[in-house]
Amino acid sequence: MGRSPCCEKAHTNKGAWTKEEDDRLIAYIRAHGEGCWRSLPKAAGLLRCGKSCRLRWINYLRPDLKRGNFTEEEDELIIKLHSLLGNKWSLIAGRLPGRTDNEIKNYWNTHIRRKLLNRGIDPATHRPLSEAGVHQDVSSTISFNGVKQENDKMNSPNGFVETDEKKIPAVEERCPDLNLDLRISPPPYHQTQQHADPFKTGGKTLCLFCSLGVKNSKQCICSIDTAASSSGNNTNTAYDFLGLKTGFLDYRSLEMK
DNA sequence: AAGCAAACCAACCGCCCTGAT
DNA sequence: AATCAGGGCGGTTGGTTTGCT
Repeated sequence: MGRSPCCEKAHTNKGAWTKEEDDRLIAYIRAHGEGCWRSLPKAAGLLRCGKSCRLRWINYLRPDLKRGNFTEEEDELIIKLHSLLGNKWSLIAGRLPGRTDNEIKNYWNTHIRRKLLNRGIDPATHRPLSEAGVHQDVSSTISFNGVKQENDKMNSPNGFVETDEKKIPAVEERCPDLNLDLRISPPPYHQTQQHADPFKTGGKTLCLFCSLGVKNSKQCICSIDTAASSSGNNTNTAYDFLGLKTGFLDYRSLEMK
């Protein structure tokens, strides 16, 4: 059972957009807003696939787009975010106002990859190239890929790595060569009270807001998380700490130092 | 000036996720 | 629970531009 095509390909234009097509698309979206991409081409009088319209708008025509060269600050931010998120271009783009995922992806592949290679850093792992061949294990970078999470959990069930001396965040351990200013640390009292599970206090799991000491936050989901924990579904990792597993935290709201 | 290669980037493709029914 | 439509995403392609010989 195949999926119906998103449009009638036989009657759609492909390739570069003309000025007239751009104008039609802009005018239609200004009048009717974004959304319903499938029906948009017909309504706007465009012989284009709906997906093509969406892409053109998002990547090129949107008025809030920032055109022009990336700044050095943006470069470094992209590198940091990529080290954390991997090829999650849309997530990275969410941290760079006016930039699109496609733009960042292209920029990464054409500029930053080479920049890192010139620095002797493997762009895939963010480790020195000399180490890249040696440490090709799956935990060398942070990923939200499910398989990798499972490996991560096996290596560090609570998002921490056990050493002879102390417990330290697994994130830091895996990227010793990175100064990840983006990293968010839970308040110290967790580590003193609950070494076994730094995201619980007194057997209760805390959400990000509570763990940051934000009392009575509207966004507090401790009760939800607690229920999940009690059902044997407690997998509090550093990834969960960021709120991405439960989805309660919009990572776009994370503040960079 | 011509030819070629590398770099760049807009656009496409196919898959996945989510919400509605 | 199954199916479908719509939207979103990452990977890839291919046309254009730039730089070098």
